[in-house]
Amino acid sequence: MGVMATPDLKKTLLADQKAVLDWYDRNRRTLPWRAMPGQRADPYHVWLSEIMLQQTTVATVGSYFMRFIKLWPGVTDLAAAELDLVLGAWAGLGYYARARNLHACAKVVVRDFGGRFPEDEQALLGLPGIGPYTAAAIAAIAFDRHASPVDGNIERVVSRRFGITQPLPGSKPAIRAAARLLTPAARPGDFAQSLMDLGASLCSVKRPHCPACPLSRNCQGFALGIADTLPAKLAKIARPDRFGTAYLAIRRDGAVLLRRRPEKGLLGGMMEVPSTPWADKPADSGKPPFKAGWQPVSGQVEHVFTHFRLFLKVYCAHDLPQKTAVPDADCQWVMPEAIGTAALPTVMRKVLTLGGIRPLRP
DNA sequence: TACACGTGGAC
DNA sequence: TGTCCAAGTGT
Repeated sequence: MGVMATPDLKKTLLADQKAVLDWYDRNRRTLPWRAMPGQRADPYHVWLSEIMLQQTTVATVGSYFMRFIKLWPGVTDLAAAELDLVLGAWAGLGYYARARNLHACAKVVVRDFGGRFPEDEQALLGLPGIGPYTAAAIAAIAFDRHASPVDGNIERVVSRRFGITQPLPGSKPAIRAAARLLTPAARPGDFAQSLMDLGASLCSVKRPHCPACPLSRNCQGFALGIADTLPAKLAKIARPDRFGTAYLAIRRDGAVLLRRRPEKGLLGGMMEVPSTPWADKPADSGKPPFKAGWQPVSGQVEHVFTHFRLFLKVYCAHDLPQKTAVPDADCQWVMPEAIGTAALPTVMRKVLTLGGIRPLRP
C-alpha cells in the first residue's frame, strides 16, 4: 500500500482536511437532496439520491429525484407503492435492478426498522441495493458517522493525492486505505461530499485544474506532473453486436401490445415490444407473436448497452381488431395514454418512436 | 475475480 | 463517430 501514518504525514493530512473543508464551505453546491449548511439531511433523500446517482450523472438524476419525492414523500409511501409504478417512474434511468432493490429496501426499512434507516454502516450494508460505497455515504452524510465512501470521483482524487500508480481495479484496496487515512474525525459527511465535488470539478478526468485545488500543496500526482494520467486503468474489452426483430402490434383504438420481461437479467421486470431473442448475427426473419399483416418499418433501432450493441429491425401491424387476443400471459394491450408512464426502457421507446408512436413522459 | 447491468453527455 | 465516463451492486 505504501501509505504510512507517520507523524509528518499526519500533519500534512490535517492541513489537507482543513483546506478541503474550507474549499467546500466556499464552493458548496446546492442540490435537491443536500442539506443547508449546518443542517442534517433527510436520510430518505440521501438514500434515494445515492441509489439514483450510482453510475448516473447529477444532471440526469435531478428530475427523477424530484418526481420520486413528490410521488412518495417518505420511505413508508415508497414501500407501500406497487412495484410496477416504481419501475415506471424509474424508466429511462437505467440499471433497473436498482429500482427493484430500492423498492425491496424500502419494505425492509419499514418492516424491520420501523420506517427509520439504520445509522450504522454495517447495518446499512445489509440492505438491498446498498453496497460498500452507499453504506458509507449514507452513514457519513445522513448520520455524521465516521465513514469513508469511495466512488469514482474519490478514487481519482485519492489516487492523485497519494500518487498511486497501480492500475484499477487492483489499486482499490490501497485507495480505500488512503481514503480512510485522509478522512477527518469531524464533518466526515461534508468531507466525503467535498471530495466528490472536487472530483466533479477541479480534479476532473482530463485537464485537472491543479493550481486551484485545495489538495495541490501535498498532491503527489501534481508534484510528479502525472495527475491527468491517474488513476491508471486496465484496457477494456471490445463490445460485440447483437441483432433481433421487434413486432409492434397496434389495435384500432391505438392500444399497443407490450410484454413483461422476466424478473431477473437485462431490463428485468420492465416492459418490451415483443421481439425475437437477440442473436450474434442478423437473422433473415423471426416469428411474429401472431398472424397479421406485418409490414417492415424502414430503418432500424440501434442501442448501446454496457456490454453489447443492439440492432433491432421493426415490423408493424396496424389497425388490429379490438378483440385481438394477447398471444400469452406475459403480454398486455396498453392504451396510448398509459404508454408514457409505462415501465418502458429507452431501447423500447426507440422502437415505438421508429414505429410512429411517441411515448410521452408525464 | 470478473462479468452483467442502461443511459446520455463530453470530447 | 467512437470512446470514455458518471455519487456501484449483485452474483
